[in-house]
Amino acid sequence: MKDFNALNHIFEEALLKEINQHGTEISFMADDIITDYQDQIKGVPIILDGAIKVMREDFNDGEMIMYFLTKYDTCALTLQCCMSKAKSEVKAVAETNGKLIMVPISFVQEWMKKYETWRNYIIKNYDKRLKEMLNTIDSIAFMKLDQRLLHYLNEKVYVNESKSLDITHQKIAEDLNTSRVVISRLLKTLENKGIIKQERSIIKLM
DNA sequence: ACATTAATTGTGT
DNA sequence: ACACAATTAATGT
Repeated sequence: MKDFNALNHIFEEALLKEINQHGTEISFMADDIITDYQDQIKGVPIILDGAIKVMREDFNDGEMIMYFLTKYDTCALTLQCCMSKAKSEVKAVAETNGKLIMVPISFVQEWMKKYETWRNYIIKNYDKRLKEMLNTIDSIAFMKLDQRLLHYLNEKVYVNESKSLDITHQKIAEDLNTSRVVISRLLKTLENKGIIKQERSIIKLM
């Protein structure tokens, strides 16, 4: 059997066996597009390693980050799409290199009936995603951009497991759907406050 | 090693 | 938001 170590604690034997049998292990590299808008959903991913950024596209041209998926997460929206056989409403881009298991839709539904641990896993993930969404909504609706930026940076530190972020002001602006100049200015003030340090294409959280 | 270009960041209006 | 200056990295000769 493959190395699903940590999954052993979550799922029972029989289910692990089925995952092993029917799931496809897929490796991805940073910046790979995992799922694009309008893509037909083929299965539900379980992240084994690395992180994935889930984005939402706006009516005109803006894109914005919704949340990150990390180890042992699955994507609630994908589930939702599966059930209704809909096309993807979001774009998923690899944040880091990593691995995931893709489980075909048919099994996802079957396992809901067969395995208690699977149901729990799915429900817990729904819960987690919803909470993150609320956070994100709060940060858009109520927080000033500087707080939102900090929130973003902290999330990024968490999913990359590094205090040193390799990213340009432009990329950040795209993720937050704002302009580069604004980000540059905010980062400058954060730097002056000693919250971060900057080098070219690098931001270090203190 | 040097010049040229492109990419990234800083600042003023 | 826009324009431009300043700085740094990448590439070719």
